[in-house]
Amino acid sequence: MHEASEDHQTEDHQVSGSEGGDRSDGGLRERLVRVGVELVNAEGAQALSLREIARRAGVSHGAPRRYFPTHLELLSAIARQGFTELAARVDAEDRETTAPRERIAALAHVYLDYAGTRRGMYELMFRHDLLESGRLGLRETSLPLFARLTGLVARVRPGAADPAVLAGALWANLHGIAQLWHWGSLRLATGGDDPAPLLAAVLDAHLGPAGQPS
Amino acid sequence: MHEASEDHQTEDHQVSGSEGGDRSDGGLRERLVRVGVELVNAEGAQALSLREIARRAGVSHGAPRRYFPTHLELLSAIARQGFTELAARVDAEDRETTAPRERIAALAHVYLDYAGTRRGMYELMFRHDLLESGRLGLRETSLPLFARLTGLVARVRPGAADPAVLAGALWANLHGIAQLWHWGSLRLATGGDDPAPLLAAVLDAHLGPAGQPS
DNA sequence: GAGATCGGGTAGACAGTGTCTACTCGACCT
DNA sequence: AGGTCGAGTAGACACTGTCTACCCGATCTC
Repeated sequence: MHEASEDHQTEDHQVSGSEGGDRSDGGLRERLVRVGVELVNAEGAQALSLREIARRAGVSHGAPRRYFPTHLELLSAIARQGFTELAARVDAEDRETTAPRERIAALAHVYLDYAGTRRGMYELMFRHDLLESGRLGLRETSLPLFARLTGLVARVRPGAADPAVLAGALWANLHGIAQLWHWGSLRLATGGDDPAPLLAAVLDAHLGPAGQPS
Repeated sequence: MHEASEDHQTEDHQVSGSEGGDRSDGGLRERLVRVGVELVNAEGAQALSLREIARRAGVSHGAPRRYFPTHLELLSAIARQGFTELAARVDAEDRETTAPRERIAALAHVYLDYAGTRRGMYELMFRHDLLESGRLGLRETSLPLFARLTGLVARVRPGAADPAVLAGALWANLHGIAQLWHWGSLRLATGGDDPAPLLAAVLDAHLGPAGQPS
């Protein structure tokens, strides 16, 4: 049984170096979240068991409880990283100089691209039991994104009574496409696995035909 | 409370009567599905553990395995009942005499109403791990519904290049609204919990403003 | 009619999970 | 030196899904 001699938590502990940088609370909390993000991206949302995360972080299964009193809170912290990354992708792609219609299209593309490339994370981010447990404040994380979308919609359709409703409808449509895509039901509509045709139809429907400014 | 004296599996076994009618496979299989449907409607999708279903059906936890080799297959059988009920509701509400636009609106209303009143079942029906395990053939269950929607869309927008894409976009939108509704994010868009305004906007967007035939 | 077969259900084991609790251990403070 | 306390360990508990051996009673066969 000497093969278990090196896989313990002996040597990856240079966090105690304290040589200037890490003024965080020691590191385990962030390490758990980081391991969780890697795990959900690599193996999917169902792989995010509390014990497995602890295992990969090199601590005992009871350790996470110090920082996350329940499994759901750890998952929420991981999902929050997902929202942060999505917001970063949107920020990186959104050019304020282009026309609102194009910005919405780009935003939608980023959104669907995120849902496609970060499948497990996307699934985790919108798990209703995470969003529902209100105190975790996960739902509010998507609020700035929604506000940006609402503003753009208001500029594209200035005569609309309630831009938030239109933006909500568009957002719901994006979600639905991602959903159909994820469970392979896109073939029913488009015959293929590419959400692009659906996305084009959706933008035309909600914002008017392409190339038409108002 | 002497009515609790009969909730065991002692006397409800007249299946052996064999007086003509029931040539089904004995009854436990259907009893499990029935108990599962009741359970998911009463307690939600997360309550559908294999052992709990067996417990409520009055059999040991190993019994379901005779009919459903895995938990997922039992869940699929339960979800199939959901699809059947949804199809029945649609059939009951869909009047072939009315205008296609109104039929689509009615269909969408039935759909969202189902998602609202049968929340747990709706969640179960579209669990991706159920739909993904292809051999169970659950995804195909929604195909006739989708075909009907496609036909109606083709009649409302006869000039469209691909009615299936439009129908897919509309279907995705319904899914998205149900999603937002379920996790309470409708307030972001409409300020309330009623999906009706979003639904109206969605129908206008995909089918053209109301009252406009084509 | 007696004996074998076998479908259908029981019961126990196993590994895995989330949560709770008692404990240990080392750093820090007085 | 002694006490405190944060941080992580380790074991228990009640669950879960799956697998396996068993058992019982009805049916079929000779």
